[in-house]
Amino acid sequence: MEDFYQKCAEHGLKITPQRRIIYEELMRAKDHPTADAIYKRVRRKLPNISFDTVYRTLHLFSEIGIAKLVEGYGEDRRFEPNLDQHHHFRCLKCHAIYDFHCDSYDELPLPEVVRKYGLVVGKRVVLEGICLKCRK
Amino acid sequence: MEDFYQKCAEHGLKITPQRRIIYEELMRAKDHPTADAIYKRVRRKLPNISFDTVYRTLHLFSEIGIAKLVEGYGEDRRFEPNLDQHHHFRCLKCHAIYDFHCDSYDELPLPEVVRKYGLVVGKRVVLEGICLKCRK
DNA sequence: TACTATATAGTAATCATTCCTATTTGTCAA
DNA sequence: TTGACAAATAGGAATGATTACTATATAGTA
Repeated sequence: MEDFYQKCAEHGLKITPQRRIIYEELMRAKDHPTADAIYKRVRRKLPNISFDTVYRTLHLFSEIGIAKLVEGYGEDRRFEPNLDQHHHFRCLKCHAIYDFHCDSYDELPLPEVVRKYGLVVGKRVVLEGICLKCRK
Repeated sequence: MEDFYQKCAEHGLKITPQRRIIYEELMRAKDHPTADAIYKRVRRKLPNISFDTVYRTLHLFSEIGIAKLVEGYGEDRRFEPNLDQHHHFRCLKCHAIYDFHCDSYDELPLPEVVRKYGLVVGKRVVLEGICLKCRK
């Protein structure tokens, strides 16, 4: 919650109940939710909130660096609150995403060849497969 | 082109001019094109082709394994013809994607922890940053 | 407390994606 | 080679996520 107040101040953003509650709800989430999923959860506390506010606010959060947009294959956009360096296992069948940590992945050296493309600011290993539930 | 005929046969799919030309156009592409981009290129040869056919066909190709859907952040879906093991550098500004090869990335061992999530069938390192063009 | 720029609610517009149906075509067997 | 049929296509319509718009409300500040 400190991050939230600090980043908002940094970017000159007002603290509104909507933003506070959307932030809380995203932080609580463990399922890489879509804007619509967060909207449904937030409405329990703010029944009059509009979808547009939730949608804009999540994207705003990802712009100021208190949330992240998760890579996907063109399904609905998903967000995650986890800003730590971590990696993803994605189920090709049910589209579930599981976070995992792996020190050796974190420390991967950048190959020489990427220098000619640009400056790297982020790195993630994405493993794809079939999750245990879907294997049955 | 051999792959195309073989995979179609394997899956009981008919060879149509549309499919052949969409396949050729995708193979030629070096820019991870969207369905719409391929549609525009294919129309030069088949002016009456419908967008739906291009769209469906590209997804079909990715299902039978002669094309791949590229991971993204919710922009339009993009396809690539490159089936070799490779990795991506993505520009956060202009959304360009560059392929690169890296043996040490290819050989990354799977961490013990992913066993509890499922069976891994694919692996990719995604580097994000700002490409040279956008740095100016 | 009053002011002002910012944010929100509610709704409308946009655009990629998907679905539907009549027609056409590739494939295979006679 | 021809005929029959399942599969594929064109064209357009429906869907659904995303984005834009505007009048009203509110947070932050003097």
